[in-house]
Amino acid sequence: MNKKTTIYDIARALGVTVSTVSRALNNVPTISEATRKLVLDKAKELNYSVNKLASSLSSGKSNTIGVIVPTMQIHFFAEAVHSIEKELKKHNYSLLLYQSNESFEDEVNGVKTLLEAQVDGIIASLSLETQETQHFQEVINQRKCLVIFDRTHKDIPAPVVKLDDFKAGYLATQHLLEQGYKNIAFITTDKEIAIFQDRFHGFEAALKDAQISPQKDFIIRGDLSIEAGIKGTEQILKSVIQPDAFIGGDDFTAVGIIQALKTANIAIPATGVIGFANQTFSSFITPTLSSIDQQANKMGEECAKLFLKMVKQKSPYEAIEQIVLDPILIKRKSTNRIDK
Amino acid sequence: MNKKTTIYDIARALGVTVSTVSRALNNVPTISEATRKLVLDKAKELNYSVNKLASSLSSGKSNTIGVIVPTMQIHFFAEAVHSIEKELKKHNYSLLLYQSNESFEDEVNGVKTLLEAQVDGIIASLSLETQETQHFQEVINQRKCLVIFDRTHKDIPAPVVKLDDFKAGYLATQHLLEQGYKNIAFITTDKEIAIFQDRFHGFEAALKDAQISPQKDFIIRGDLSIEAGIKGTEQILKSVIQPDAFIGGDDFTAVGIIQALKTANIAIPATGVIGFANQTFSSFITPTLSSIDQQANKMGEECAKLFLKMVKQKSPYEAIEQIVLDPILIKRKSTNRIDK
DNA sequence: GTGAAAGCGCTAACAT
DNA sequence: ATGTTAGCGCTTTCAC
Repeated sequence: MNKKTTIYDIARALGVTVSTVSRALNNVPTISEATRKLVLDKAKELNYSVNKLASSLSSGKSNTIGVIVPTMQIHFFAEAVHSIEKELKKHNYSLLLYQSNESFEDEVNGVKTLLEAQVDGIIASLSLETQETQHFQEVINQRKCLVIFDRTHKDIPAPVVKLDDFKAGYLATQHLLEQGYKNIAFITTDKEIAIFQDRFHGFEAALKDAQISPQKDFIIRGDLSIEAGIKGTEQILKSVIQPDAFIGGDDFTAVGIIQALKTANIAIPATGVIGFANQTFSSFITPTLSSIDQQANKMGEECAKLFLKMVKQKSPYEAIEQIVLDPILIKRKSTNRIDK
Repeated sequence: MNKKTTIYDIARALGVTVSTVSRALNNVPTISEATRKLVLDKAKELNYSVNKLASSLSSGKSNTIGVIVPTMQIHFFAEAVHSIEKELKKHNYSLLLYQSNESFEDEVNGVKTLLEAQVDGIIASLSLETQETQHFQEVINQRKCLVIFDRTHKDIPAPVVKLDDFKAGYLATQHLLEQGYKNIAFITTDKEIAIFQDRFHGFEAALKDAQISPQKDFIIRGDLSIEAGIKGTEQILKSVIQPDAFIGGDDFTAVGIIQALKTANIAIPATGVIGFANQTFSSFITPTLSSIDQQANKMGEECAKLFLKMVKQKSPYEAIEQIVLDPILIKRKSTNRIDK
């Protein structure tokens, strides 16, 4: 309990030098099996535990990775972090967690903090506020491995893991069309965030391919939330022509849509509703909500693998990869008009 | 970009020594404003960034805390970690995250890893498998700050932050009784985990105080899950006497109960249902589910504060605190029999 | 196969 | 107010 045992203590007890102990502890091949065993036994006997700060400082490798996400309160990010940690742990990496709380300033600070902690790399998803990306450039300049996922930014010359959000929007729309819905409303955000815009563009493309021209009154760009879904639906229902299906920019908005439809006594899935993200609650609400799964776990796993691949290369940025995952359509009752 | 700037570079550029630079950088009072400014400017000019590994190694304080939770896939833990990180960040602590994945072996390994990383303390919630607690004793032996939350264990002589789960069970039951329900069923787990057992004991106590003797057939101890809720309900409904209310050991089980009741064409809240944990989905399902909130954020915050308090004391374990938070009853439609 | 010794970048007495 | 100088515990190159 007193002073912590160091490799010097082991060396002294064994009458060898610290380099021998270090070699034994690190499985360096140029050491005899006999002394290795001797060292290992003595280490256990003395209840030795490495000081990673010292070894990291000395070796220049911390075996720690930093992860920056907007907030763990968003289920998607919690899932992604779960998978990242799980995967990286297998390869003896530790994970320093930093939440930007959707603040640009915090994000910049996060990068700084992680860099000071000498992480071997950073896996990040951007805050809603982030426009400039100089702070991430600094990570690359220091030759540390950087991977950006989900909330990406075109100005960051680093590998990316994301979902094909255009396809997600296309899939959702196509599904509605296949179910016989024709007048589709879309309630989403006006913010310039790629994933949301891409979803919307996918929607437009699917309509175009089906030779349907979208109705202006049916498109609302404001916020994403239950309230936004309610308000948006109420507004759209005032139109002369009524939509026969609604797409919510995310599942929360879709829940709002469902609530507003119920209030207006409009039956679902006679009128269809679909969302994005496949939140946990989506399969529990009534009717169960069709959605597009974001593949949070797969995304986290890919991030981790990409990072591991990068650290292995001498020049991590020689070939910048872009991993685009396929969205998965989850069909549930809220759009089940024709199947029985 | 080449070699990283160190305090030696700054010292050399300014013709002073490293101690001066160190002092200036760390706001040590015994230094003239003039040189401090000089150093700070030069540091910025040279794009200096501290190496925390070095300062931690040298000072013996890492300003890093380790957090061990079963899994971030459980919303409660994601919320708790969110709050811990948010609170600790204010005080310049970084957070190393480790998931035990409900495995005892992983948990032991987590403690080892975090200790090797020289964290200043550990905040942990136990895995379902954990029976022995020697690994946590080691944390205490090393005089590092340990805080256990939610999933606690009586053998660990460390401060604890938890919910009053007995009261939670009592509150839920009392609420049902107040709403006029009299024959209450309880579907929960048979595992010996304090929080679940405490909830059940609270239930028993509330019945006893109301001078109602619980019906044996109405108590099912198996698993906690939607399926368990469905199966349990189906079984209970076979009884001659039918319950007029159900308590699910957690919200998932309660969802299963609701589904089974719907299938059996039993109206809710004529028959009442309540759960525990106040999951996100609980307010979205139909009918909205009454539940007992676990105060994840408050719990995380209290853990962080307790930790900060401990590190300030020279002997962190002189007075072992136990913070017990009050459960909060969330009344929703699933138990709203008499209010309008 | 093992030893000697120079760092890694910073802190913190102890001097001056 | 600033300089000197030992470390912190480990890795790693160069000898032997």
